Amino acid sequence: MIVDVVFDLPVPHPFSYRVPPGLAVTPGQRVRAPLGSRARVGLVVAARDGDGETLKPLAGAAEAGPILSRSPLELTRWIAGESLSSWGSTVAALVPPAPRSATEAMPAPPEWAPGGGERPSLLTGGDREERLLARIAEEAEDRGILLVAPEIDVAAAWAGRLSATLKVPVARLDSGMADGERWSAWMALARGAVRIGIGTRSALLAPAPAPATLVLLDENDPAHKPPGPPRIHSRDVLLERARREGSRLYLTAATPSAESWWRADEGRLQRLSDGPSPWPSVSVVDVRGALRAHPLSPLLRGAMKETLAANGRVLLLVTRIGSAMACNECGFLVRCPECGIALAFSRARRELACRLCRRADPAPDTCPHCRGRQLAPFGWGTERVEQAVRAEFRRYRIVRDDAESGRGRARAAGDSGAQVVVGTRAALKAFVPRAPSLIGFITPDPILRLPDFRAGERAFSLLWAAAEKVAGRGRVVIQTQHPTHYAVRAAAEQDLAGFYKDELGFRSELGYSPFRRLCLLTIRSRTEGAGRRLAETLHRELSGLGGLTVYPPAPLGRSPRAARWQIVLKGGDDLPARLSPLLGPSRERRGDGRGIIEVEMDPVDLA
DNA sequence: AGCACGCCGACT
DNA sequence: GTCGGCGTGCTC
Repeated sequence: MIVDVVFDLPVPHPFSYRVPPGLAVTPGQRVRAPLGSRARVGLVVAARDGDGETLKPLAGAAEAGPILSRSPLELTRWIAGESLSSWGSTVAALVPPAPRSATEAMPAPPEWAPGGGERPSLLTGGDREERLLARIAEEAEDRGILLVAPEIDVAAAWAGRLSATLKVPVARLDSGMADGERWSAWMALARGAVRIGIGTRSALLAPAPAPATLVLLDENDPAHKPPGPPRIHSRDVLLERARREGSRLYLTAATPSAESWWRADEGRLQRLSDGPSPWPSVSVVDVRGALRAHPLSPLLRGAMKETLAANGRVLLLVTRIGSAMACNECGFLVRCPECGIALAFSRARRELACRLCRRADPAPDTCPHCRGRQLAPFGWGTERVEQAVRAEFRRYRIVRDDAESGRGRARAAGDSGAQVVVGTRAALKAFVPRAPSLIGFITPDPILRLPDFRAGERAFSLLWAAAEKVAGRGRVVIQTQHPTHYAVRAAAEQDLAGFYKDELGFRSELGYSPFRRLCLLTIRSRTEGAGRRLAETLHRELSGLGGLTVYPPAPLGRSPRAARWQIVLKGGDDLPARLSPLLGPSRERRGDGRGIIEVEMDPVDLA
């Protein structure tokens, strides 16, 4: 007997081994096998007859039986192909870590029954979570439930909520749990001993007792496509799983992805929304030509005074953590000499740092361009806003809550003693006991100006979330230089459909997702010349494929140790299949222009 | 990804 | 003359 085994390595093919006498393994089972200098854990993907004299023998089984049945194993192959990631790395990311010892008995993983699929649903609206909870409560009577959350915190919160409401055990599968517990939780689901499972990305393939209901929480959250292989959004995995498994699927979102909204328009998703929920008063302040010297417009300042006088809390949202530094005399903006992007100024450390290459230099006193002394922070970062607000609202307790100040401490927003919180996006989620009754956007413009086709969706999502946060109690003030932007207008007017009409019009016109698929190739190479040669060769080969839009290679600037080039590709639904001969598992050895090619299918973040 | 070979600079 | 830099290629 010979088996093919895949490993958590960026290699495109499986490895074959001889199965020693007395060892019984099947596809879907994890094994220990010698590879290179030591034994590693891999997954058997195929078994066939043959003595395999020339092959090395397996070292043993890593588990008593298969962790994946045939159908999810096939799904992992589909995922690998669709994301152009290696099969072994894909599997490794989607099953719990193997246990130390292989002795514990394992239930046979359930096989999926094909067909009988239902149309997946898109759950939106202000009380979507309550409606989801009600459905789960009802369906848990006779269905297995699997929830996938964007982050561990969200998974933990839902686990608590579900077990409190339903009074049944909930299996947690995310990495917030110890490895052994994750494995046991998976097995408890496979055995049917527990009927509700919840986790993050690593729970996507977890067995759910049939018939199953799958749930993707906050389907528009970019965290559903975290770093590392496989480069695919959890939404795409669950849609495919539901189709193959014949299970029910709910996608929830306050502001769905444009992709999901469009699927619903096409009738491939069923919309489960209800009437409009309460909405706050949203003021849009045109700050064109203003706001250079002070972050607060008269309207926002007035709203703050009223709110504070009424004993309410204020959240001022800043959409970037740092400021850049610019010269007030000649207008020079200090940029990274290597990467060309604006350097971020940290007042506390008195230094300028580059986001891309991580270099950090002491902040200069004089303008590098005109030698003038008017070099000053540019743009409103949390530090500058906090300082300006503190000077004006001396009587109140003001705290800053951003990635820097929050590290290692309790989140400031949770501190209900603070009357004004100056924070970034994450602060929105953190308010629990005493929510703000005024949310002021210093300006969401940096998001709207992101060099990313999802900028509008990002901004809309944030503005909408803020409005939901204070709905029925308070108000929102948005200071912007783009007061007529459709994302701003739609959030102010609670016009979900209106936003997607404009957004999908724009996406369609410029050929973006969901109308065309995007792929980002990053070429890294030690030397400038080799990188350019590889990028040019690749560009020529890709252009030769035909039917794709291939943009010319663009230099990305240097990261600390390598020249980087980027090629942007556009194609149809079959883009991964078209690219696979060149970039996928069966790619041929490329002889010229050495370098490393990173493949990012359907990027969620272009910046 | 690790790890082992393999060809060019500064040292006992 | 060697030690060792990491560039290149392989792992069943």
